[in-house]
Amino acid sequence: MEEGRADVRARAGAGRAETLNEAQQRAVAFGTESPGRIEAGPLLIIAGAGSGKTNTIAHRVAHLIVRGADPGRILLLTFSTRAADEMARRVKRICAHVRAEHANANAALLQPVAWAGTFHSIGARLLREFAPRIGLEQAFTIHDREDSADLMNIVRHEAGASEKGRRFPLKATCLAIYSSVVNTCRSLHDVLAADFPWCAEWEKELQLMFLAYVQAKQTQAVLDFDDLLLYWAQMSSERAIAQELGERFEHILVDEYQDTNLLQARILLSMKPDGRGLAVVGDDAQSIYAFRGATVRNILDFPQCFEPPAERITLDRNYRSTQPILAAANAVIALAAERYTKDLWTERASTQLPRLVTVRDEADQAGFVVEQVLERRERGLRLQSQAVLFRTAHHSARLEIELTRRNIPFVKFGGLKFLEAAHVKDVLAILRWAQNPRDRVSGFRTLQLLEGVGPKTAARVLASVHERGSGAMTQCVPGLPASVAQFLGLVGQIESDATPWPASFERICAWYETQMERLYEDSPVRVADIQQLARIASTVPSRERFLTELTLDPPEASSDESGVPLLDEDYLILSTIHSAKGREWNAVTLLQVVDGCIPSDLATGSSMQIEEERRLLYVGMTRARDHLDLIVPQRFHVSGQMGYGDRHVYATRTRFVPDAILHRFEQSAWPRPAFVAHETAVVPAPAIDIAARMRAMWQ
DNA sequence: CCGGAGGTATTTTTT
DNA sequence: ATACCTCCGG
Repeated sequence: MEEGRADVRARAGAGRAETLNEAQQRAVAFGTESPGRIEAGPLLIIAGAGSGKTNTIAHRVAHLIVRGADPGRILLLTFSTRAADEMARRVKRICAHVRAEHANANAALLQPVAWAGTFHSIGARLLREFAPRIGLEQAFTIHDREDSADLMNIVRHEAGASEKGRRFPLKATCLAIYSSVVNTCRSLHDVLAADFPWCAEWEKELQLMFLAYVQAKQTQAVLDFDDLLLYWAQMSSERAIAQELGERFEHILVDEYQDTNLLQARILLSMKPDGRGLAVVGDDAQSIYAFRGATVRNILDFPQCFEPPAERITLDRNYRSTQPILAAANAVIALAAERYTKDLWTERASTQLPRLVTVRDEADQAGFVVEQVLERRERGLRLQSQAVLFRTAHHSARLEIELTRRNIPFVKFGGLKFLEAAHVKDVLAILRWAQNPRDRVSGFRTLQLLEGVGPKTAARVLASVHERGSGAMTQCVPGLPASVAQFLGLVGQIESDATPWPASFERICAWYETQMERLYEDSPVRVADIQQLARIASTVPSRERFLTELTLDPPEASSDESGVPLLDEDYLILSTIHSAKGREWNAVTLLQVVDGCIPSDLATGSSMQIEEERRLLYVGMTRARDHLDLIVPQRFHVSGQMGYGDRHVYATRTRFVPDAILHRFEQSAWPRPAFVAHETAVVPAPAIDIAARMRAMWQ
């Protein structure tokens, strides 16, 4: 979608297998060589940045279908829902193409790949199906990270942990520890010692609290993100179920394997113990999710998990970047402590080196970026084929202000999410409570929306509802104001499905909108979000699917952010490097390429963390096709948002670009030294850019 | 028992 | 600046 014109042309021909290079073709055809039967042993594809990975997987899937595989029995596991959709779309297109060429082609070519998604979403789907067989409530609710933290907090207080004299870890920290234990399959003791040494003194209390947390989830029929993997792993450690799943999914393909964790690897191995039909794709140099429990060992050790070892195919030809950009990126990753498995090469020659631009501060950084972006647009590069990437969401704060001031539309990926906005969480809490009255986090939040209801009353009502069992909402809890009883009636009606979907959600929104003025000062912007949510709801077939999909694949941005453009408008991409994974743009600018930002000074504790930061820079650089700028502000504000105090630190170029590889970059300063000599020559942009508006009339 | 005032610690990336 | 916590006045 963000591609420029050159790319569209490249893709247009990509529907045919003969445009694939030799390694790609081997990856596509592996195990299908003998006529009639597909005999695919385990396969590892090491696919470097820009090596046509997505295209290769899509072709492999299509090829399997052409060779007779059932599209309904192919499992495609990706890192994000967006990637899954993209992959399924491409498979469909290739299949349609093949069918058009061969009149007698397989009818299965018209069927979509039914099982494509993230580990978490596929896990949720399988668990709903298998729920009756594993003693799981089928209508379980899925808690996102924040809900889980809230539940953890309830447990934390009930355990009395917060009352002890010394400071107990915060709810988010508790959840992070718990999550790390689950995802990395380590003991609590090891996790504390390795990653949370300052919490080690609380091991006993944490252990007890985690037990209480698990029990709370179970009595409330609630699963958190980790449970989606954990239950799946537990379920498939039962031989019968594992076998059933292994047979159901004739072929399993896993994308971004370098960012999977041990639990995910176990799931795969239990379903495909001998590796037949299993293909994983990834790039060890792009592993950037260790903080979430991912381990690069998964991909490095994959071949040895099987006997005979998995076949390994390396895609090291890069089709994306120019040679100088690739040379610079290779130079950065070559300095990694661990040797990587490949060096990328390209035939895309260019004389333009990536630029390393020194600016004075964040204001100049923003000024420079705006100038360059507009200049490139003048030369015909749409805003959508340009991206500005950064380590953490707030690094772009100053730039966002500048873009808004200059009327340049942009969309930001990463950072504050739609679902994190308080008002969105409110309406969803109501809906979830109606769906599952045992869900205490949702109930607790919902009840406190009512005027005059605080923690105590909310707890009392919850206890009463829990006591009476299902259908209790419509019965009156004694001693409550009429407005509360009336509200419970509304929720009860929705619970019992007396009001069908999606009208039920509209009723919730209508009620909530009457409360918003009291709850929020800036209610008008928030009302718009609620209406957007209602629109989304009307396109989803059921309450359950709405809630599941929203939790596992939240919309990117909240509409109260400035400059959310209309769909047909051109806009600049702002993104964290993490969210830029798998994407590419014609021009890429990396902000704050200084020590303290990349590597983040919060991530310099261990060499493992530093290495991950290095790979992060590598990932950022390899997003670029033709233009790459690295910005080095000489000073930047220290933690916290802009405009708060004027504390700043003097920064130095990131350690990942040492003198030895400087020759891979073109160095410059901005503004030009002549201007710096006369401070006054730096003209601030006018607050209102009339000229831009005049132009905008015609754009 | 609710809700507002005031004090304090905070660290980043996300399914 | 924000989130979270405690204290105190209705």
